[in-house]
Amino acid sequence: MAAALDRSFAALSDPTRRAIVSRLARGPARVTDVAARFPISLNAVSKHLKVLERAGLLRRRRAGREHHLELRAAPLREIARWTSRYERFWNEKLDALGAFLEEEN
Amino acid sequence: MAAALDRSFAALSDPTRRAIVSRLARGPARVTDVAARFPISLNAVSKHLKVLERAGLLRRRRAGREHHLELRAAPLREIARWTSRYERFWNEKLDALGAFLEEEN
DNA sequence: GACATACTCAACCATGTGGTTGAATATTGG
DNA sequence: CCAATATTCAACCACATGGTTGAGTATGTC
Repeated sequence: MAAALDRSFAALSDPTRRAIVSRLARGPARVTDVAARFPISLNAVSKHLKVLERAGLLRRRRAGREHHLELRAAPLREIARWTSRYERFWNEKLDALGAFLEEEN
Repeated sequence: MAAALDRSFAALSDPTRRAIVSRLARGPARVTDVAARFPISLNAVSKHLKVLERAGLLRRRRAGREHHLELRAAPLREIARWTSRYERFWNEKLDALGAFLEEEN
């Protein structure tokens, strides 16, 4: 669905959120652990996490008062799939005939 | 530079802009040609084009009163490169394993 | 029970976004 | 020259975003 791509791309358009993804790739973490690396408030990080969660990029598992977060990379796969449709244009050789597979986004 | 990724991801977070990219993959077009496919005003399309241009996703070449637009896919390559860092997490079964392997900090 | 810890919710602010309409600027064609 | 065409610029609107501070809700610890 297109709206899912919308959310994924939007979630990753913020450097803090990409850094959070990078952090979670290293292993699960609590909200406070994630927040420790950034010079912004815990609340701001909490909001970023909500954006990532809504985009399906992380899963939250409550354990008592702690929230354990872990990376969910499936949306990244969808992004890679979308971008790969344009692989033939990556080497800027301007292949005007490379317009064969075109579907709706 | 991170700001370039910011702009690329943000540009692609809108379905109209992704559709414009899709259109330009078929070949160069003028602003009016692009706008013809969308139920929004020409002005709105013009703004979308500016966003894509600023993200480096299209190049504009003026020819008289017409602006010829062509796809510039290099930013897509950067996005693919960024997402590929998480390829190993794409298969959700490997999420836990990948996390375990990087449990170094 | 009392206090600290982990987190979210709510309100606010400044700025950005996606859309509109209306006007301005260039260029082309009769 | 004049009119149509191609496109941007400017102002506006509603809403989203990224940040803040302050309060609220659980949960753990003494």
